[in-house]
Amino acid sequence: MALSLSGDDEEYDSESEQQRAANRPKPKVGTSAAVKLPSNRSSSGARRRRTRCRKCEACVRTECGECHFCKDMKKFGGPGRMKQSCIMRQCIAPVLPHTAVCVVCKEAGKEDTLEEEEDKFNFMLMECSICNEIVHPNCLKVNEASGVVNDELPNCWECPKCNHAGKSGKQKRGPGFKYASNLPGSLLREQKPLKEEGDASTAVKRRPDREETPRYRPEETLHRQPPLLSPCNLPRPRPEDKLRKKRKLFDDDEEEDLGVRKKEKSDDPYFSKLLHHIKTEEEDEDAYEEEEDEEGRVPHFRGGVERKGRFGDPEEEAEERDSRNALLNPSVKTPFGDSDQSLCSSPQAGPSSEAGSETQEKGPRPKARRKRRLPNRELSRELSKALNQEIQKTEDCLANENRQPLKVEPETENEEPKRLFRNGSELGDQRPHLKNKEMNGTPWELRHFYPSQITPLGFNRSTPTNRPVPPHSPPKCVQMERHVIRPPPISPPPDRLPLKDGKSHVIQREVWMKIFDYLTHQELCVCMSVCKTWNRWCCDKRLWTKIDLNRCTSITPLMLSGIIRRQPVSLDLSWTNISKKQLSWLINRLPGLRVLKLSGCSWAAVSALCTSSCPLLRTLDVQWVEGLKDAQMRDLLSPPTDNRPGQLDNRCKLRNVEDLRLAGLDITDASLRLISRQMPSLSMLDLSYCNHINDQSVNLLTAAGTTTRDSLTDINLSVCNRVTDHSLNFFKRCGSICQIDLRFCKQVTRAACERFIAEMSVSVPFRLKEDKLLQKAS
DNA sequence: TGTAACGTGTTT
DNA sequence: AAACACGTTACA
Repeated sequence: MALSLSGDDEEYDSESEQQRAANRPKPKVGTSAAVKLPSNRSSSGARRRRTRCRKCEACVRTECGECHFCKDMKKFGGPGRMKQSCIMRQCIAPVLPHTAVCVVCKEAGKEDTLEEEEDKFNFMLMECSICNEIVHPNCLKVNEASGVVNDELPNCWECPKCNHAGKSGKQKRGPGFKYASNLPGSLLREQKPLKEEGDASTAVKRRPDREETPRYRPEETLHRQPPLLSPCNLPRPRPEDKLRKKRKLFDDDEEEDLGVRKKEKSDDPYFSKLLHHIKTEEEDEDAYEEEEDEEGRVPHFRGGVERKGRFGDPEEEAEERDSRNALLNPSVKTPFGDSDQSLCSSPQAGPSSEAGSETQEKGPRPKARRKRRLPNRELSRELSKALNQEIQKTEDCLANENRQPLKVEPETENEEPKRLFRNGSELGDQRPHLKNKEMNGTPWELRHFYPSQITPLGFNRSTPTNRPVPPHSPPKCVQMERHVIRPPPISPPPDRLPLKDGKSHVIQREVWMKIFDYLTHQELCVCMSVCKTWNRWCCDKRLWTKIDLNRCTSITPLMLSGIIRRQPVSLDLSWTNISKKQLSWLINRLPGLRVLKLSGCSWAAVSALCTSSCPLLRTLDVQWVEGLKDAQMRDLLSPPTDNRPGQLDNRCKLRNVEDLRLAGLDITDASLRLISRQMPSLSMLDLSYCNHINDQSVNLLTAAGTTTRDSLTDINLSVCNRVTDHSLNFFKRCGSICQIDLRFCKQVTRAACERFIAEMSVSVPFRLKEDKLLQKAS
């Protein structure tokens, strides 16, 4: 009997049966669920349940009160039948109960008493996912056999006995994965591992990856047309007509370019040279694979020969490339789990939908290895499909009533999101921009397209373009996807790069970091695949303060988790099809986010801000958000209405916003009133292209008693045709105003601007930087 | 002893 | 396959 927890199998079983008979309120046909033995009972142990780690982000969160399971809870007025944890509180690293003991020595885990990583591992409790035995690896003493650590679940492995016997079991994972695959609302569908395993035609050891970058086909849809910018950088009114255009978003060339592949990397003489002295072999192989492995929770050691073989197959390679586009996506890359990470019980679960079981290869290592997953073409495709479907469902379910109906073409066979870009050329060769980290501070696997970033007007305005349409499917209420991330390594990265000969590289980490700082995110991605040390170094959030997914056609769960792991200060999701759930999920996990750009997103998505708190947010860009009008602004700016635990803050959720970009919105003075009341720190306000904005609006913003009167430094009213010369008089009240953009305001005259300058010259010198663009001369 | 919720069987 | 259901574990 392998059970190492308190309790006994037989007792457990009989007691279960008895209790079931006694307790079950509604007898059902057949055996009762929880009482029945696990199906893998043939193995030596009965798996006992794990319990919350109580430390992970999910565990410390309060119940959302909104999810399916919360609604079931009695405390939220539900019947309490489902007895499931809140979706938002699914532990990402469930631990063995603390009553667990080693089946051999009957003692608990002793890793806390040990210093060395190896000792820690040998004396920590490990639960075999096959036989369910919980042992100290040191107590097993099965020589010549290696256990395979399951990186997804703390203290979980395939013990050497099972491993050696070639048994395969269910792939365990934390509950964080449970709903990633098989619960309502899942974005991630569990695949069929055994079937796949049976597919001898492909590398049977591959574990399907959770997803891949969707392959886009020529797709078309309708989009609202935001204003275009003419070649001379002058704004012109947004065409009202709908434009249809086909565009193959991922043509092969593009895809080719987008893929930063290991193969290319390893063939790169530069890297070969660079890495010559860097420790390679197993460690680097792991790092390399892990990195490819994306979340790499259960990386499977693979030899280079096999990998080469796989790459040798052109078709396979093409598919793999797709997967790798996602896998290599630095935003989703896992800092390589060093022993400290893999062996400790820190949360490691990540977004997953990978199939359950896999066989594993025998490697040279005597001790526990990590399993490696490789993308599986079919599964990836299926998964991609499932993902998109679920995103659609989520979107549909959560879409605000205000959402404008968007015409969507019939789904392709893959039901991938329909997107249209107005102008193919706009999406053309953007790669030259890649050198600019500021503008392109995004791994280019993340960005399928580079925005033109023309900013003819105002500060930092993103270029309006077509809105990617969220995938659409019949409305169906679903829950929040269970997309769990693995946090960055807990232990600090090594200070120096370990070399083959056991020594350390002469250059210190911080020096490397300075070098890395010069690299684009794309280049960082490449570096991350070099070795596990670089992988961790390059994941340093200092290198990822800005993540730009502007116009990224598909925000995938992998990207989301990658974003979380890098904890950017600035996140640009403009013109993406991000869903409300995704955005909500993100915001709740980016407590340090200061800049959030959502221009061109749907209100359905942006409404996530209504229920999520981002107290540090300083810049909010919601330009051209479809459906964002006064009512929505009110929702956005009003304090939380619920009084759920942890939601006791009655202040405006966006109270600290200093830079608010509202260009192209149909908002009126009602919104401005709210803004002037709720955003005391508002310094920069972009109201360009807001056709309802008029002199009275300016009056409101600059009225006595408003905070905006003194806080406003920059205001953009360009292309606000109702604004007249009279507004300039109002601006005279503003104590801090530095820039007033009235360009292309038909009713504003140059003469009035000059008059303003003349009158202000006594106190604050202004100048006309451009026609009707007033700027404080300093 | 009470509450939360894991894990799996049943139902839809 | 997803959703529902619930016995029983884990723990305060």
